Order: sequence, then structure tokens, then C-alpha cells
Amino acid sequence: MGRWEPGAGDRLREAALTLYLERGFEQTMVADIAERAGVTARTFFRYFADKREVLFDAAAELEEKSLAALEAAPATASTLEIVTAALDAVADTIGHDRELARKRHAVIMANADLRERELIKLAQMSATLADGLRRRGIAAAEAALATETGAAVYRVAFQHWVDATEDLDLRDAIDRSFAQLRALTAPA
Amino acid sequence: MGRWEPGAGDRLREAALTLYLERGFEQTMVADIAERAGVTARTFFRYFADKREVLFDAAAELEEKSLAALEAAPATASTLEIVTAALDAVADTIGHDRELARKRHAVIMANADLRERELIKLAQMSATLADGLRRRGIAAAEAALATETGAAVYRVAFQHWVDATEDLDLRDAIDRSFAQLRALTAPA
DNA sequence: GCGGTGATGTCAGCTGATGACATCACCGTA
DNA sequence: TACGGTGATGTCATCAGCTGACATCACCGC
Repeated sequence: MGRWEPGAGDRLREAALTLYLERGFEQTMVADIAERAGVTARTFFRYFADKREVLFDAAAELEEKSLAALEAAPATASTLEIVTAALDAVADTIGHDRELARKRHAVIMANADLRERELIKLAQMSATLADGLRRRGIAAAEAALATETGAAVYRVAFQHWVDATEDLDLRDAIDRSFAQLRALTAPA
Repeated sequence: MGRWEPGAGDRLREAALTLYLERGFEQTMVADIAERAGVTARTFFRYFADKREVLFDAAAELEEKSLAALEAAPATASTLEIVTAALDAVADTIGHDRELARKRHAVIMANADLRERELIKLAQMSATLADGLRRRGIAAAEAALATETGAAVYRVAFQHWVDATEDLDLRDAIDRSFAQLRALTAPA
């Protein structure tokens, strides 16, 4: 294809995470990332829509996998069980490397713009999953509420998983958050 | 104080909403907003941290009111009842003008950057309320889960309220979403 | 070896955002 | 009344993010 070293996208991703960790997001310029990856700034923007997206473009894959899990759920499953299946697929994808998750999360939490992007990615996934639920015949309002609630459960569980010092499976953390939600909403 | 027309902040807010509605957010330049408000672009940035914030700086007031409602809730209230009280305070503040809410919502939904900002404002409010719950002695995990879930309920209810053609009270919409959440999480 | 294709470089330019400094009405006070 | 302080605003310069237009050049198939 090109006449230069292949894998420019991967090199840019790696360079960006490294520099964001070292100096912080705002202190890192696109030109720095590009230079470290051996390309020009113009090329950076051919791979990533903006300076933030370089940390988030894996979200598309996550979305696909969770949607596939949702669609593979048995017809007898309840709405919340379907959502749980989708979240488990997410956990299976990112749950195997807690150190990487911690690094990425640290970078994101240190900057408001990155937190915004993180939120919209999760919201986007929630909307996609809600669509999937509707295609299974679930009413629109119930679908939206189920996936938004699922996103809330996921956020809390992920934070706990990242903070925890002991051994902990992300899937288990999600299960526990779901259980706590049931306790919260149970009639007194 | 100043030697120019007072109320520059309000004029900028109004000019921005009008122009964002007319031409869209991206097609509106800060200089346009400033000109319409009779100031310079530099002054715009003295009032608002960035081009988006001009639509969102009312959020601080909302946050205060909801936190006050949370703190005023009776000691006997359950966690979810406290969160409901906080959301009702939000509903009381913005629920009286559905047309304004629709306009603002339309502008925000039409642009990804604005949606991001909207999400982080709600997340910020959720975090503030979770802190309030912790100060009332509620465990951190339960507090976070309760307010994140409350935010999910609010989002769904607000969307429904904005979409609805019939007469509808925002408070009622929130109540119904909470009821639906209880139905969702109830054991089969 | 020749032309097409696609990734990259180069360059110019706009817009958002910020720092530094000047300006000038208003206010309290001598 | 004059005078100096204060705070809101203007002016100017500059940078970083981002984009369009066009050139370049290795690779591939013919």
C-alpha cells in the first residue's frame, strides 16, 4: 500500500497514550504524537477525527461485540438478563488487562474533555443496545431505561474494579452491582 | 460598574441560543454571537469558558437546588426516595417551560460536542448528589449506584417529556420511569 | 515498464481559545 | 471638585486544533 512503515494507526495510538500519560493530555500536541509515530500531524487527522478519538476508537469493536451478545441471548431471557449478557461481553473484552484499563482510565479521568468523550461513547453504546432490544420487540421506553440503567451499573462496577486492590473479575463486579441495584429498588 | 450596556452575559446567552437555532452550532462563530450581543469575542470568553458553555451555565443552579432538596429529605427516607426528591427539584426548576426545553434540547441533540457537554453536566450532578448521600452516611458504592441510576431514570423521563404531544408533567414522567425501573428489576 | 491507486507530505487558511496590556466609566474620598 | 482605584471591556498577538487542495511516490496489475 503505502511506501512508509505500515501500522501508522497503531503507532499513533501507542504514542498518544504514552505521551498523555507522561505529560498529560493538554500538554501533548498532535504534532508531538505524530513525530513520535514517524508521521506528520496531517496524517494523524486522517486516522483519528480529533485529538481525543485516538483513545476511543476501540469503542466501535466493543459496541459490535456487545450487540452480538445481545442478539445471541435466548428468547426466554428477561430484558435485564439480555442487558447483562451484553455487559458481560464488554467485560470479557476489556477485563483481561486491568493494568491497561487503569492507565487509560487515569488519563481520561485527569481531563474533562476526555471524560466527555468517554461518556458519549458509553451513551452511544447504550443507544445501540436499546435499538437491539427494540428489534427484539421490547417497547422503546423499557429498552432505553434498561440500557441506560445497564450503563449506570457498568460505570459503577468498572470504577470499583479499577480501584480494587484485591483480585477481582470485572464480570463479578458487574454482577454485584446488578444485585445491589435490585436491593436498592426492592420495595421496603 | 462598566461603561457599556449592562447584562452582557444575558445578551450573549440569548444571542447564542438564537444563532445556534438558526444556523446550527458549528456554523455559528463566536464573533457572530459577540457582535449580536454588542461585545467582542474576547468578552465572550470572559463570560463563558468555551463556545458550548453558553448553553450550560444554568446547570450550576440546578445542581445547587437538587443538592438542597437531597439534604432536606427526611432522615427516614430510603436512598432512592432521597434521589427522587432531588430529581423532583430539578423537574420543578425546568418543568414549567416545555417549549424552551424543546428548543434547547433540539440544539444540543443536533451536535455531538453539545451532547458531550450535556452528558458531563448530568454526570457532574450525579457525582455531587452521590457526595451528598455519602454525607448522610450511605455507603459510597450504594450512593454512586443510586445517583447514576437516578440520572438514567431522569434522562429517559426527560426525553419522553420532550417528545410527548399530550399534556405531561415532568415530575410525573420521572415517577413513571422510576416505577418502570422497579418493574424491570423486580424478580421474575 | 507503464499507468492506476492509495497513503502520505506540503502548504495555506480558518476558528477557538488565551495572555498581555491599554482604555475608560463609575465610585468613594480627600 | 479633583483624584486615584476598580472592574469591565477593547485591542493585539499568538498558538493549537482542524481542514481543504494539491503534490508526491511506492506498490500493484497488466
